[in-house]
Amino acid sequence: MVTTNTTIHMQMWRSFLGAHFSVVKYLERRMREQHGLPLACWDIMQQLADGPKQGLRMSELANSVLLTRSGITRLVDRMIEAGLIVREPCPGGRRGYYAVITQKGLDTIGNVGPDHSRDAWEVFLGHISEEEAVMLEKVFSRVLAAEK
Amino acid sequence: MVTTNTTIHMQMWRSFLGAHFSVVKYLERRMREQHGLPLACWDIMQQLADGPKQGLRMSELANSVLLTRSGITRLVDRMIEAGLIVREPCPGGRRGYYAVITQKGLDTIGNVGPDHSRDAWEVFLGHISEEEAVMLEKVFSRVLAAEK
DNA sequence: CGTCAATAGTTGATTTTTAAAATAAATATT
DNA sequence: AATATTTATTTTAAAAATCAACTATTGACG
Repeated sequence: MVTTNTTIHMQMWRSFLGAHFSVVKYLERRMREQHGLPLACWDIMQQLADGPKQGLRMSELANSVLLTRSGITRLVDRMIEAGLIVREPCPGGRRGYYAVITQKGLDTIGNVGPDHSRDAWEVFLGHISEEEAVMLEKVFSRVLAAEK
Repeated sequence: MVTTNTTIHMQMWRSFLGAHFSVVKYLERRMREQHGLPLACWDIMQQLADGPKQGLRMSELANSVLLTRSGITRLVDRMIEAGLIVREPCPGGRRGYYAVITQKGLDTIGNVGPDHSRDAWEVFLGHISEEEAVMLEKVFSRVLAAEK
């Protein structure tokens, strides 16, 4: 690990936080306006829909949404109430549950997805060139791989 | 705005969100463990200490912390209760207030700062080269400049 | 001036999140 | 097999955040 405390790094750190902040704030607002949905629901549904498995554990969800385990329990409760997902017992073991997306959830993704990705493009992705994207991807993956 | 929906961009988007998520989660946890302080307080105090003015408006704070106006009011209340800042009427106009950092707030920054920046370095900055940092800074500034 | 709208911030009621304790099943230990 | 440990999740009680309504100051325009 390099330890020279450069100004460039500090500037970058600030703009990184700032950019993430403003992008997420915008996307959150847009999704709420357009579909009355918090961004966290979108994250969860997208993972459920895209993932290889048909469902995800509560604990797996907690690792990808900025919520505690109990926060996830409640968010999932609300999403179930809204009919977007269901809770299913894990096959092969009575411990733990899968959150599984419903048809209504899939439909919602279909509705929300295009708007959301247009917004993300407009406010973030569209300002980044292909070469830059390649480099950013490399950097962020490296950070993720080193996770604490 | 470019509109070619490349896979690279989508991958980068995911790793960007993932990296930010895991870094912030880590830093939040560390700051709470080490100093019993939420990250938002740190953000606010740092801005107050670094900024050119001696204080910042409530509304200015709301723009830099992911909270609503009333959320800021309450966070500021708590920080005042903790003796980290004070509320002062804006000079030249009875409308609006400045949040101003106290000596105790400055001391707290002095204590928290080194730990926090070591952590940030360990989990994020240390994994990024000087050249990469330059490029990231450029990209994020561009995104910020185009803010909606 | 007097009214109407805009701006700055707070408050009350409700929702969401959290931390910590409780439950409950799988695993290890004796 | 009985007991303790770890793992996965939920529940309860308390803290924090939100929305909508409100107070108060400022500005604009007739």
